[in-house]
Amino acid sequence: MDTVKRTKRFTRIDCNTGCPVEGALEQIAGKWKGLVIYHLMSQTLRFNELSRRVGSVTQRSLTKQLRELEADGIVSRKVFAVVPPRVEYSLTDKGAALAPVIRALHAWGSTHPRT
Amino acid sequence: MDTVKRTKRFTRIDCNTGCPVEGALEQIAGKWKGLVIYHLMSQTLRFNELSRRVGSVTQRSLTKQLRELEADGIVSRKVFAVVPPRVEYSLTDKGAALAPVIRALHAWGSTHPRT
DNA sequence: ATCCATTTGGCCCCTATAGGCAAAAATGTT
DNA sequence: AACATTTTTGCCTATAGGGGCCAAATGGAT
Repeated sequence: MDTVKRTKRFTRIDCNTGCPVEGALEQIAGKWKGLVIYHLMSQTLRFNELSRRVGSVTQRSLTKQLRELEADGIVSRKVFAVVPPRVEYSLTDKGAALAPVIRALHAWGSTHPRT
Repeated sequence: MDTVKRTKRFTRIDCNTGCPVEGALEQIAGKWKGLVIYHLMSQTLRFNELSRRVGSVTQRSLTKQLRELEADGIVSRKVFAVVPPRVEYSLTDKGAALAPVIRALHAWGSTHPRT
């Protein structure tokens, strides 16, 4: 039934069950996650700094995206017990490891815009 | 207001307006698109072959995903005027150019599974 | 005549995701 | 006492994406 005859024109990637490509996409496919990760690649940022850079995102939505990224271990959230509150977001090692992905995505996106 | 002081720990990528990274993600972030692109990277496939490989996807949904990929110029659809119908899907040049992205995604996804 | 195989489309529903709006908390400043 | 600052949350609504189910089209096989 699943007797697959694979040609090998591209690097062989095992992707049969629980595909790592799918898993990766699920983690970074939020509407603003790309931008967030990109901005955090250059530097640690506070909530409002991030908000200003990303631009048209609602604080509500940004918070959600950050929570998800945090839950997936991509960004780390450091809270300082001061008033007014100071919360710094940065990439974890796992998040920083996304740099090649973001770069590949960027290279492709630049040369192949959406129509 | 936007006087940003950028450190340069990573390759500089301009991502300020209409980020290419975002654009790229929007095009490949469907639930099954990763798998579809992956499978088409190795070879041209007919609808049912694709369906069997992807596994648990509904024909309905697979059709939708393929239509979107086609609309974005990532896959090409070749129909043969025979009965029963024969439709072959393959990657366009634009789609084939995604290989580095898929590989980066795969590399990251393999070493950094979701929890 | 009937059934099978292959691919797609239509209609409706369900859930996930995003956005709007405003409050809450804590404290130094005026 | 009243206010500004920074971040997060609650509640509600709008929109998008994915899935179920079934029909259509067509010629060869039974």
